[in-house]
Amino acid sequence: MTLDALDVTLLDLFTAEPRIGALEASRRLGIARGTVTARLDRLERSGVITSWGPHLDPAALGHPVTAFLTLEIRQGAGHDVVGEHLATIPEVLEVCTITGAGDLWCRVVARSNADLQTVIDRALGHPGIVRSSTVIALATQVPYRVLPLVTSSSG
Amino acid sequence: MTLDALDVTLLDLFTAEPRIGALEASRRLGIARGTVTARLDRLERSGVITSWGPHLDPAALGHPVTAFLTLEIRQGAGHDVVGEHLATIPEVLEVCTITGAGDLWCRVVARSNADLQTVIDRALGHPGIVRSSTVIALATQVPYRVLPLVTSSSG
DNA sequence: CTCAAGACTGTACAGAGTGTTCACTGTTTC
DNA sequence: GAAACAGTGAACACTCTGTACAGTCTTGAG
Repeated sequence: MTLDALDVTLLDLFTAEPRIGALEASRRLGIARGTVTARLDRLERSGVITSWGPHLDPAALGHPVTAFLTLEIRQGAGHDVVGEHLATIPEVLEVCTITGAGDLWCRVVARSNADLQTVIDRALGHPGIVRSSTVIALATQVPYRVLPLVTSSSG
Repeated sequence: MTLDALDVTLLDLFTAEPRIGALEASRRLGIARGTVTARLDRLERSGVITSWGPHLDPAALGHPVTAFLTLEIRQGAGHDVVGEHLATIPEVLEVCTITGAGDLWCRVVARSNADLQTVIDRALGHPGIVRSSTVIALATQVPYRVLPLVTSSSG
C-alpha cells in the first residue's frame, strides 16, 4: 500500500516511543486525535503493522549465540515435513526455503557454543536432511530494522 | 535472567493480545494489577522485552522479495566500514559478521526480482567487498518467533 | 525460632486517555 | 454541482493508569 508523509511520521514516532498513545501523538504532530487512530487502524488493516506485541531479545533470555543453518533436503522428502520438524524446536526462530545449493535456511539460537551443538544435532535429527552447513553470527553490524524502508517507500 | 511460569504466561498473553492493558490482563490471569505492571517493568528493565513498538511487514510495504547475501571482505578493509555502507541502504534490514567462508551476512528485501538486482548492485558497490553470493528466500516455513524459546527457557 | 525483606493482594483516589458520536470544512472525482 | 472522502474540533460516558497504603505470605539470615 502507499504511505504518505503522515503515515511515515506516525510510524517513526510510535517506533521511537510506542507507549505515548493516540492523544499525545496528536498533540506532538499537531493533528486531530481521530486522525491518529484512523491512520493507525488503516496501517493495521492493510497489514503494514502486523502487531503491537512486545519485542523479545533471545540474548536476554539466555541465548546469546545465533547461527544460520543451510540444509539440503533428500529428494522425495518434502520441505514441509522437515519444516514441521524444525518448528518443534524452540531454538529454531525462523525457517524458509531458499534458492541455490541449500534447500532450507534457518536461524537458530543457543545458550553457548556447546549448546549450539546440541541444537544443531536436534535440528539435523530428521531423515529428510542429507547435508547441512552452519555459520555462526559473531557480531551484529546492523540490528534488524524496517523503518528506513518505510521512509524510502513513501517517497 | 530467569523467568517463572507467570512471566511466561504474561508474555504469551501480551504477544497474543498486545492491547489488552494491565487491568484486563490481571483479570484474565486472576492476579493483582500491580503484579502485572511490576512483572512487565521487570521484563523491560532486564532487557527481555526490548520494545513495544509496532511490528512492520516489509511485504506489505511493497517489498515481498527477501534475499540473503554473503559477502567476503578484502583483507585490510574493515568489517565496520562495509557495515556502515550497508547501513545506508534502506533495503538492507540486517547485517552481521559470521564465521566461515563469508565475512558478512545480510538480509535484504526488494520490490521484485528485478529490483533485487538493483539493491544487490548498490550493496556490492563498495571497494571493500571482493566476493558475494546471494540466495533468495522463496517461502517462509516458520515465521520469526521467540515465544517458544520463552516457554522452554523457564522450565 | 524470630525477624526482616521481598513479593503479592486488595483498596482507594485523582488524573488522563479511549471509544464514540456529531456537525462542519476542505478536496477530489464524476 | 453532488457525492465521497479525509480531517477537524468538541463533547460525552466510560475505563485505565499511576500512585499510595495497609495487610498477608514466603523465604532466607541470624
